[in-house]
Amino acid sequence: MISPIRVRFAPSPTGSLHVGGLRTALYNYLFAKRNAGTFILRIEDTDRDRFVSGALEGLVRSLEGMSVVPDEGVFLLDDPHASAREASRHSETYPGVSEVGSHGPYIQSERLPIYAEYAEQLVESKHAYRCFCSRERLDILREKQTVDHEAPKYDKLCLSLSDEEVARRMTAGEPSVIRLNVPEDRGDIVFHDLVRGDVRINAKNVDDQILVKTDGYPTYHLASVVDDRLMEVTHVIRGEEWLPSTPKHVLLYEAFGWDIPIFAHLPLLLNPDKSKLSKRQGDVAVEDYLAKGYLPEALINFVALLGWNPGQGSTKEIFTLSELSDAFDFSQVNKSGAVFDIRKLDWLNAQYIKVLSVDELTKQVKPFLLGKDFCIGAADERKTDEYIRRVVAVGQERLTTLAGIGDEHPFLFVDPVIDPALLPWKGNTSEATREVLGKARVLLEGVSDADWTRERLGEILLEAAGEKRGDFLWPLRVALSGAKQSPPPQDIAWVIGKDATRSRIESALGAIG
RNA sequence: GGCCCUAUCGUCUAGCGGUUAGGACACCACCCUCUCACGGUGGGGACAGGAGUUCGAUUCUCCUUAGGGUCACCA
Repeated sequence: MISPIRVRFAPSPTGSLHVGGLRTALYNYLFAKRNAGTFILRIEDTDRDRFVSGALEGLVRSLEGMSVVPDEGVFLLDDPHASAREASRHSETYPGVSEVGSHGPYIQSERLPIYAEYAEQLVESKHAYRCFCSRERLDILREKQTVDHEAPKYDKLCLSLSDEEVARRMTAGEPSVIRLNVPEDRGDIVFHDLVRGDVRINAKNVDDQILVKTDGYPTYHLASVVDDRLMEVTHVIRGEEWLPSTPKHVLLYEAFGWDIPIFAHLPLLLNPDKSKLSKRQGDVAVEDYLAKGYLPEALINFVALLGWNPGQGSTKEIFTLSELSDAFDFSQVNKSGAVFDIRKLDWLNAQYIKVLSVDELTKQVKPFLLGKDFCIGAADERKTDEYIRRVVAVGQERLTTLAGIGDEHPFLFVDPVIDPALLPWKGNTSEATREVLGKARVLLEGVSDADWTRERLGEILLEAAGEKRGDFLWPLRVALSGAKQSPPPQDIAWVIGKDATRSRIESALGAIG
């Protein structure tokens, strides 16, 4: 009987959710779903110096917004998913969150006594030891090792301290840390990785990692190993940057006499220059992409494909979350890093926007419009929705992001400035242009309210244009949009209405002079 | 620098000894068309290099090279 699969995403609340973090969370989630396992959200806040107020709540909210919802662990207090699972405990230090599950607390700063107990156990069994070395000595040591082209690591000086000496200095109040005692004759440490196969590192290259800091807080290494054990985590799925410290974790499991979980180190997400994805060139926070008008579904889809593919010769590119969890498998996870190419995200986002209903897109796009200077917010709600609905109907197929609806079609909201030089079609004279616009003005003036629909306006204008469509449609389109590129004139006229259409044509006529 | 990981079109990737090396994004051309976008059709574009193993290597092994990660009382 194989024990049920349990995985966790364990972010540090030091900022907003990074797209790399999103991908790690997603793969954990997908793996859990695929295998009827449990996805845990744990918070690793053992560094008091890096605490950022509100970051934890933001992190959890971002995950929620992406529909990557945990089965167990930390939830937002107002999250319906949590109440559905009967949230049991409120955090004292984080008033905005609660917890679900029987393996808590799920916030490491609330588990301090647990780590202290296990650290002490390690010291007693000689797998760890007290170290009183000052940072100055450590710096000097490291500097010398660097100059000598040696691997920078602790020289085990304090390992030789007698128990009495340690006790004396402890009671004297001297600050100390607890270090892992890496056995020098241990030889190769080998562990299996679902993505990379067997990974082998010699113990002599492993440093005596600090397990407990001067302030009594555990470091990541101790805390995550203890928690993964206590929370019965079966698979540790995390970023490749953790690969070099995995031997330390293996040593810890061995020291405690615990079974070692299965590891899966995910390939890194990269900048265009192939370095680890970072803020500098482009956005890295999930909320930044949301703010720009990328849909959560598109972002999930995109990020899932960075390092994983459906295999079996499949050419499928568009995946819903549940399709992903049906198809996900580590045998199709890549080993090499993947460049985050925003252009493919753009394409995916456009695909998702294209299949949205007009009603749904209207709803989604509204917040992006209301943030603009456009004059649409003041009108009464029903009328505004109706207007946006028309804008959306016309703009949907050429949209890349939700924010683009306003940015790329300002003329659907405000009167454009007309450049008279743009008005004539292919070398036509101003006279001819004036004549065409005059004709259009009369024609449109005669269109009844009942006929002022997208379809009818199209029919009417096309009929009026006759054979030489460009002669007629181009000047009219420019008069209505002020732009070289825009939706067809009948669409713009339909959106802005008869009055605005009339006044824009008159402005254009005036601009010709 | 030590250690570790990685290596197929510009990018994401399929491939799991024998393929005209496939798809997607991007790019280019043409079609559609008043413009742009959408859509359609077509095109250019890759196995880093060198040794092996093998009848046969993109695929297996080793070396080189290149890129990346990591060496904190951060995670």
